[in-house]
Amino acid sequence: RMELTNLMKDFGYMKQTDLALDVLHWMKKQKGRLKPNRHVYTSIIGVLGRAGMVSKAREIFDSEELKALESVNLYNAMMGVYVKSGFFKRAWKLYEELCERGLKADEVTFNTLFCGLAKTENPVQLAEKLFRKMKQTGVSAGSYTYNTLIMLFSKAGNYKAAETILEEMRSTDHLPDLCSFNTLINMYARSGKHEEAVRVFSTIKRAGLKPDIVTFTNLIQMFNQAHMLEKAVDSFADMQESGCKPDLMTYSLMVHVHGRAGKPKEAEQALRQMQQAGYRPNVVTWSSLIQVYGKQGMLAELNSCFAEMQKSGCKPDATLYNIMMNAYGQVSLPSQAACLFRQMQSQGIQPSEACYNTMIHAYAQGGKLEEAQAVSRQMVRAGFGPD
RNA sequence: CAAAUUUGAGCUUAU
Repeated sequence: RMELTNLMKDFGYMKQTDLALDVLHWMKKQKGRLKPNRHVYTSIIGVLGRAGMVSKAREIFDSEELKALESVNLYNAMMGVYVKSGFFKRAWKLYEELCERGLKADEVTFNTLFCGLAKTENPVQLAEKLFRKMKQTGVSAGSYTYNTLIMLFSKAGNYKAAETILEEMRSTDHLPDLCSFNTLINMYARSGKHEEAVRVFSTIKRAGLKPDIVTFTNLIQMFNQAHMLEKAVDSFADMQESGCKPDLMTYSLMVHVHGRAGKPKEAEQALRQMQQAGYRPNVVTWSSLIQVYGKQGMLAELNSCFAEMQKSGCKPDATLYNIMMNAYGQVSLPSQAACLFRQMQSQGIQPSEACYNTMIHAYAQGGKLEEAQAVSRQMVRAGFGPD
């Protein structure tokens, strides 16, 4: 039965919910120990929730064989489904229902509610109230819950409340962990408080913990957004020195960072490093590099890069074509841009609104107003509003 | 652990 449960979950991760459901139905027809128990049901509800199949999950939750089961975990699972899909009210109703049935809400129940609250308008007051209630009913918070609360307060932009939770953690057996610190760093990063973010970063080491890829991508992203590009590069170096391996996203981000700094050589290096690390650049990575060449007017490099990308089996998309069209527009070669515009369509790639705008600009810049208007009409025909 | 928590990458427009 355990293996079948895992099989169901695997199907879920492979986005094969119908197969997962088949397993469940098969199990229902069996006798004895192969019959689904509450673990199986909580699993399948979780799987359906991840796939966004809320009503299917609810259908199972409401089914006859589960009616009689008095399981908080089933409630937790179903509440999790609602929370994931943004239906906090429904999750809350289930919470009330389980209380009425005399079941005892546990830490996961409260934690799930906090998660749901975090997505609502004014979570802070309610969260504090619920947190008090949780303690009153004798449920004590573990790191998981503390971290959820930090996340909630940080999403609400309430730095003080978030830091207060951190303080509370220090006074318990549940010392702040990497997740706590990462969440705080993200909070400060999002609001452009670099010094604060860096301060928390240094706290990590003092706590005897090792920053991980989440920590570093938070910092790199923050410096990138603040146009503090050298700092972003420094953080990337720190990351590698500390033995933390960048992944595809991190490398792609670095290509972009170097590009913004106007450094095509370094941008390419980032891509090469990525390949050496065993990652295959995807269309985003290539696009980032191609854009760098475009901005620098390095059209020869741009073209060879595009060729290399295609040779590697990576397919261009509308964004990439737009990047290249824009590159040609910038150097007053609208005819080249137009060539790419036709090429993308002949390959069955639908131009996005941005593509039309780029073409209009390319023509307008070269004084080719007739052509610009023609594109504008095409754009309207393609269903994009004029402006 | 059957359920719950943190970061993410590319395009147009004087951004």
